[in-house]
Amino acid sequence: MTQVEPAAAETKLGRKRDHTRDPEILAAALEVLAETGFDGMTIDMVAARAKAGKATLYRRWPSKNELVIDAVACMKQADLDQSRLPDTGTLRGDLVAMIKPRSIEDAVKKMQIMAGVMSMISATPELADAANEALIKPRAAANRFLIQRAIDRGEVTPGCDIDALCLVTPAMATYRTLIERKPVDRDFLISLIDGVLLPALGLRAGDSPGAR
Amino acid sequence: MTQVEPAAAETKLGRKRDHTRDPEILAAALEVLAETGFDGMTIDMVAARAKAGKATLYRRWPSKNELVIDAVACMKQADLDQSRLPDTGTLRGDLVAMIKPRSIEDAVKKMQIMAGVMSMISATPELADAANEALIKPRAAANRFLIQRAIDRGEVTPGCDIDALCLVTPAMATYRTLIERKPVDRDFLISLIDGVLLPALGLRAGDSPGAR
DNA sequence: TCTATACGATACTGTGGAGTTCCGGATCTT
DNA sequence: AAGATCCGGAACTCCACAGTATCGTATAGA
Repeated sequence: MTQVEPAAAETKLGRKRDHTRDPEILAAALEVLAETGFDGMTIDMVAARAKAGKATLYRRWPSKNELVIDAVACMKQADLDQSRLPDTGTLRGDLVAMIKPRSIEDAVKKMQIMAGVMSMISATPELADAANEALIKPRAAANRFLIQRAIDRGEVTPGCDIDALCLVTPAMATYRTLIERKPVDRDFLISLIDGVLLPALGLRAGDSPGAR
Repeated sequence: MTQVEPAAAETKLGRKRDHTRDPEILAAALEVLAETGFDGMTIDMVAARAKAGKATLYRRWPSKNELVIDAVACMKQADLDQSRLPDTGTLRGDLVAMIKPRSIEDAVKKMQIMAGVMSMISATPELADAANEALIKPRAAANRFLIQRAIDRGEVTPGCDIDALCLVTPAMATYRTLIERKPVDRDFLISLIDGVLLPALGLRAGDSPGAR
């Protein structure tokens, strides 16, 4: 259970013992998933990508479905740690500070995975939950935290619908990627912040100017 | 082109001539699509549902993909006619008036189809466009129209980000259906209107009270 | 060095479904 | 009435892929 224990050392050829190859296999599965989608993905692809034998996959997971569910669930990781969120003093500053190239890249890959997994989602509630937990909720939780802090410091008046508002960004980004097939870039995110989120919270984009 | 012209009369057994059976087949395809998704859907299912022969489908569409694209595209219909939108005098009144059981039902089916089509969407841009045009844009256009009218009548200050705001409802509803798997019911829509849309436009839910 | 174990590679099987072909019957045309 | 046309039904082919079984090899332990 503890990840520290060196249960299996690497060997000359890079192979490992026990089920230590699981991470590589799951990572390979996620890559293939993002590239080809669930239906286009074959077990052989995953095995080849992970430089593993197909039999090895079936020794560990009973079916393709289980493998995919596991792979998606394992994305949750230490994703967005609240203690590591920006703290600029203003809500807009915090929200904008969260837009980093690295963050956008991650989000794009997440959305590709979400797209690839969509077909299966309608028939597999477990997967829907796994995807939601791993791909969307972390970001929503971060938004919730930032908004709540803005309320606590008096920047935003309480009583707003946090539950709905913290989902605006993830939901709109999902829609933009999956259906509109447009990039979720910095400009788009800024326009969401300034055009939807902040106005809904009674704030304006510019700090002082009531311009326009 | 004109739908009035009785290009082919019904015969004893309910069969028709030419390609007049297309509508039934497309409708059957949409049903199966909503129920089983693109991957679960087989041509035989569609043929059986439409009481048609599989060969008949292939006489008309070269492949399963083309059939699905066509079916989705044909949903656009006279969906939300601007001249038939509610006009209650207030934006909130209009938005709430658009929530009708019939409308929700439609939206649910649309979302099921969207879910069923998702897997294919990532690999087929044409289908993404068709789905967007038929399932999302009509609603966004209605929202845009209502908001613009509110601006014109002075209820809402111009300069708001209409493009983003009119997509909030469809995007959030899509997310809620596809990933959260929760129902898009009246309460949810109202909370979106009062918790996101109207606040973002500088309006409050209550008509007069500046409470809180 | 010898044995046991886990793995990678590969060949194999089984099956579901896309797409094709054929036929018999019903309708329309003249 | 007799061809011509279209359709529904069903049988068929073909293939991709899930899942299995086998074998050679490399590692770990003794």
